[in-house]
Amino acid sequence: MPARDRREREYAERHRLIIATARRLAEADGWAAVTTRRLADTIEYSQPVLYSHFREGKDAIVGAVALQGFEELTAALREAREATDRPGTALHRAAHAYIEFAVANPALYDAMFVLPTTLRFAHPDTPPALDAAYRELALAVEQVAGDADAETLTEVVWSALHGLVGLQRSGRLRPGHDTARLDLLLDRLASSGDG
Amino acid sequence: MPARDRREREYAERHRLIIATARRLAEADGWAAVTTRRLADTIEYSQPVLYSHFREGKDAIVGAVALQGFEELTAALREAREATDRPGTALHRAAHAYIEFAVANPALYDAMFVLPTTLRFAHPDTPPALDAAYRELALAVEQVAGDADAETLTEVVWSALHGLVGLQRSGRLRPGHDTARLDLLLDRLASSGDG
DNA sequence: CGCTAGTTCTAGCAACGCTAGCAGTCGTGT
DNA sequence: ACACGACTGCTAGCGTTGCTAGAACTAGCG
Repeated sequence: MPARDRREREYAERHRLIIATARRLAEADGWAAVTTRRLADTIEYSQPVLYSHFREGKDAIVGAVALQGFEELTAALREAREATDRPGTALHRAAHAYIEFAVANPALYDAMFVLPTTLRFAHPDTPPALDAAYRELALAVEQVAGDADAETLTEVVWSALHGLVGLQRSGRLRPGHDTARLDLLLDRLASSGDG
Repeated sequence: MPARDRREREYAERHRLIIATARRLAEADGWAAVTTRRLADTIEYSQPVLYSHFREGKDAIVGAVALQGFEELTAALREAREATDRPGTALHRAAHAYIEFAVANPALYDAMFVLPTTLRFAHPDTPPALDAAYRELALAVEQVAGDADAETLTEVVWSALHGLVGLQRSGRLRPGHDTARLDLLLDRLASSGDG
């Protein structure tokens, strides 16, 4: 059935187009400017087409973009890990990679962590990409866990990085001190003694 | 002019009523359920009245609620500081007070840190309440700064707490480990050596 | 008592997410 | 080869959103 194959290809292609366009519009003008009408216009289809791809509506589109974000974040963290030469610098590299990712893709980061999406965490049908990024970070954290629980520390590190990104981006922290904050954070989080 | 005095009193009273009602509705059903129509209905006035009080519209109302939140957060942190008996526990108490405040007032916290408001940070007309909360936290952080820059460390602590709140509330962290995470965070942030 | 100034309401706009139902197209069975 | 049936994408419209213009009403003053 070559005809159906072609249609399926076209459908999949349009699916990617919707996600890519939503992301591009969001990155250009913010998520508030990504309306279903504008998105439909940009891909040169009518609004209802979006709902044939994403039955749950706009939130599902945001979720699809977020999923892409988790995959890219995972890749960025993995790259940072593989580029680690000296032992003990893994967390440092991972943390910088995380912050750089968030700064370079603000709308993508919003889709992943701020906006309401249909993505479910800690759920049977949780996409693996969501856990993958976490596990990459965990690999870097393990090296500095000491006698602390590695999983708890990973969550702490993740939270701290997430908080830095959030406050930094909303202008609630002094500009120009980004690396100073990150380095201080890492210095303290990597130390297991009380000295 | 007793008539004008009365009118001014009534205006101020209604101003407070709008803010209190917006906050109550948000805390009950979330900010998405706080529409200008519902808010106007609840205070038993028409929609345009809201705009005579908040010319900049709904975001300004959210901002007014957020301002109240900063005042209350400042009070909570001050209370925690004044209740500190043993030296060295100030940060611990402050951090717990911060988290408890965020958990107890989720909608208020959203108004302060998540939702778009008309509040300006690091601006000439920044309301003092925004800095006050920060300074209260700084007082607790100072004690554990060691040779690190106290201001940078305060921002780091604030970010970490904010990140914990954010990820925790969106269900991205394991439930039931809240205090374990906070204690581990504080343990590490309060240690200035590299042990 | 009538004028004026200020206040509040009714009514409506544009834009939002979303959907019902109609055309048009394409593949299939006879 | 042709008519049927399923499917795809569109037009049009619903209910709701934040916000506003202009009418209607109220209250104070001469």
